[in-house]
Parts: sequence; structure tokens; C-alpha cells
Amino acid sequence: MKKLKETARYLTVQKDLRRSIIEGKYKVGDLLPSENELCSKYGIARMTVRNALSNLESEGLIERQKGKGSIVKLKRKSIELLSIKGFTEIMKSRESKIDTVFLQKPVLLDWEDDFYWPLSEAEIAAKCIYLKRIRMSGEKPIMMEKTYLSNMDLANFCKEEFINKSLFDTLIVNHDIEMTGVVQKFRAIPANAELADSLQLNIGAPVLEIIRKLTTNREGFFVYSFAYCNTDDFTIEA
Amino acid sequence: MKKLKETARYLTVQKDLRRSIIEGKYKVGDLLPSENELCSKYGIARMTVRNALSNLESEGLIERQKGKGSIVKLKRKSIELLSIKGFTEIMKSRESKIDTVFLQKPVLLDWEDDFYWPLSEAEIAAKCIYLKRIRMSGEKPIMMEKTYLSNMDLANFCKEEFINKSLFDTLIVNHDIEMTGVVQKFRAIPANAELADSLQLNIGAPVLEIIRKLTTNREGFFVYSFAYCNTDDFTIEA
DNA sequence: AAATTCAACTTGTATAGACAAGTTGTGAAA
DNA sequence: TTTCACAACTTGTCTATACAAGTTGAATTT
Repeated sequence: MKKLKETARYLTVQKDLRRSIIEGKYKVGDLLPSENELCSKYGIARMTVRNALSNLESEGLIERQKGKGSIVKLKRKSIELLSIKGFTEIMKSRESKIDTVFLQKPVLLDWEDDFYWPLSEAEIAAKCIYLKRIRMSGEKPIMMEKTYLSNMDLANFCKEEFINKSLFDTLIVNHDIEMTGVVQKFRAIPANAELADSLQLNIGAPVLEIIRKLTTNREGFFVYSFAYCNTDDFTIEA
Repeated sequence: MKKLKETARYLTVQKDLRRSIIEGKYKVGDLLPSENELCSKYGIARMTVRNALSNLESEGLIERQKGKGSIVKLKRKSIELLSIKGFTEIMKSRESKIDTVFLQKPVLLDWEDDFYWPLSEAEIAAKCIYLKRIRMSGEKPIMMEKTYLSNMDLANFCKEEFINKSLFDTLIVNHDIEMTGVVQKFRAIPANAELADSLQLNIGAPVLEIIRKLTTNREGFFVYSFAYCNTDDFTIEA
């Protein structure tokens, strides 16, 4: 008869505190219970509690201060988003007014033969979901983005409405897919005819190209994105 | 009479090991001495050694495996580095041949009046260490980078030689300063006269501008960097 | 009222020991 | 020779204790 492995005591404390922080029971700036209070509550030694707190500190959820306590920290921003920031003074006041327009709603296609990134056999077999969006500041196009993902186990993805108009919110909420990392490459290139047209620029004008491969918590599943930006009045933060 | 503060024992071990790893005494995949060996060597308790190792693990320098030991890890894609990758096929084979040349070795100056980022009073009072480097692929300039940091508690920084020719290796090994985060902005801009000259481009040619503010483990201390890249043959990975 | 002292908190560092559990090579058994 | 068991290592978890050092607020002194 094999004994059921019990979870380590420090992990119990760690998970309890993490859940409480993420669910908002402790808010940013709040003090967690002191180490001694946690010892009493869980009936364990202080070094064990400290192990849990030390890990939460590494995760970036809390910050500890000698003499004071463990303070809940502002959570780091998410890796998957490119944010558009006003560069010229005029545009700084307009940051919030960026609209997203679909030039191509999600469709299922074969992968392009000369696709930039190498693809696994599983990805090729699953075919490709493709979408094309453009972000506008008023009447002015700022960024054109093409997105590709393999149709692995994504039931009805092309038919469902996006949550919050966001690809990534939809992936996490409906499919439990979270972005865990990114490789991103940047270039400044002269606008070709297609880009000049999409972004209302002259041919040859500088365009910022961002090529990204996002890794996820699902093994072998990636999101590929190619973005082209007019950075006359905006910068791209990544 | 004030007693001289002695450094914590775990910090001694931590610094020794970190220096050895960064300087290449232990290579990627190597096992560090076991915890017990380190205890004997330094004459300290095992939990103290474990504190040091745990911190190196958080930093991403090592990985620990139960039953085996502490293994030197592949250096994390560290946030502070911009890596230059060959874009055209010809250049992919030349990746390793990027040289760094100083156009300006570190000097102590006043901060520029119209500096891009807002500065704290402490930073202004400490004055500014400025350096300018250019990265070459053979005879061809790829990236020009200007770096600014405040001269806070950085004894002799302008006089010391760089470790591994690297600003960031020098900061961590000699001053215990680690980069913990980054805000980076990207733009594609037309080359002005200065850039055209530095990067051997025509005026108006597309140049990738990367503006970065790096946060560190030292409160209120930042590293500012402005990089300008010719991305005809290379991409910048960040 | 203002300044100082101090007690009671907090986290940081360190010790010495114990047992659990994963890894590896050696030597005995098949 | 191959397989297996085990000893001798490794790191992981946990305890109980001690003192150092930073923070805070209340009591005391000025």
C-alpha cells in the first residue's frame, strides 16, 4: 500500500497566500500576516514559513522589508501585449482612443509555403488560423498586424466571438492557453507598396517591423505575429 | 567607535560562486561543489549555504536537482541584452563575429538638460556616467548605443576595466547591481546626418531606434540606453 | 508641546541537527 | 554478461532556537 504523498507544508502556505493575493483578499500595498502569525496559524516553524514567503518574493508577488513585513506588490505587466504610446505631445492625450479593425476575421487556411518560422509536423497537420487587424488612431492607421496560430484542439475558434475583442483573453478564458514567453525581433524597413497602402505612407518611408513567436503553456503550441507600425507619432512598447 | 559591518556569510558564498560562474571557472552544465563541501570550505551551516544557492537560482544562474547537485545554467536570455541576429542568409553564419568598439569610454558628466527620461534629484546630484559604443560586423557598423547611468556609489567605475568587455557583467560582479526589469520603446525613424555617418547609411534610410530604461535591484538606480540600428542585414532580438 | 527613550513588534542571519527522497556507481546475485 | 540491491552520495523539507537589526507607537522626559 503506497502512502499518499502529502504536499509540503511550505507549499500549502505559499499557495494559500498566492491565491489570496490574486483573488484580491490582500491588495497592493497591504501587509501579509507576519511570519510568527503564519507559524501559529499553520502550526509550523518559522523557517518553513520563510521558505514560502521567499518563493512568493521570487515570483514578484510580494516584497519584504526588515522590521516591517511582507508587502503585496504590483504585478508585473503581461508579456504578450504590444502597447502603443503617444510620442508627440499631441498624441499623448489620445492614447486611449486606439481602435482595432479586422481586415480579416479568423479563417482556417493551409500554412504558407515560405512561412518565416519553422513549423512542426503537428502544426502543419492542424492547419493555420489566420487573422489580420489594423489599429487606428482616429482616421490614421498606426499598426497592421497579421497573426497565425495552429488549429490544435481549438474547437470552433473561427466561429466564436472574441472576449473583450482580445485574442489573448479569448485563448485563456475559452481554451486555458496562457502565454509564457516570447521571442521578438525588430527591424526598421522601408515601406513597400502594400505597407504604404495599409499605413497611408509613402513608399520607402521607415516602418517598424516586429516579428514575434509566443510560447504558451501548451506544449508545441505557438502564436506567431507580424506587426508593421508607423512610428511618426507613436512608439511601440514591448 | 562604530563597529565595521561585516558582510553576511551567505553573501560571501553567493558572490564567490557568482563571480566564478560569470568568469567561466564553472561552465554551463558543470556541477558546483555540493552543499556539504561548501559548508566545510567556508565553515558555515548548511542552511546558510542553501540561502546563497537559492538566491543564485532566483537569479537564473544555476538550477538545482534533488539527488544530483547545483548545475550551472545556460545563461538566461537576460533582459538587459539586445542580441543581434543575422537576417539575410549570408549574415546568419557570421553572427558570432560582432565586435564592440568604444567611441567614448565611461566618463563622468552632468546630465543633459533635455534628457529623454525624467530624473530624480538623487540621480542629478550623483551626475552621469556616459559611454558610447558601436557594434561592428567586420567593417560594417550595425548598432550605435549611448548608455547613461547615475554615478551612485560606483567607486572608480570610470577607471576600472570591464569584465568580459560587458557593462552588465561589471555591474553585477563588482557592484552587485542586477537588472530586474525594462521599459523599452521602439521606433523606425529616418537617419539624420549623425546617424547616417555613424552607421554608414544614406540620410533618410530607415533606422531602428530603441529607447530603454532598465530597473535594477538597487532602489532608485536605473540604466538608460539609446540604441540605433541598421537592420538591413540583421534583426534585433529583445 | 516637542523631543527622547524604550519596549514590542517586525524581518534577517545563523546554527546544528534530523529525516525524506532522488541519483549514481559498485559489488553481489542471477 | 546482465540484473538487482544497496551504500554513499546528493538536494529537499522541517524543527527549535538564538541574536541582530529595522520600524513603530506609546510612555517618559525635557
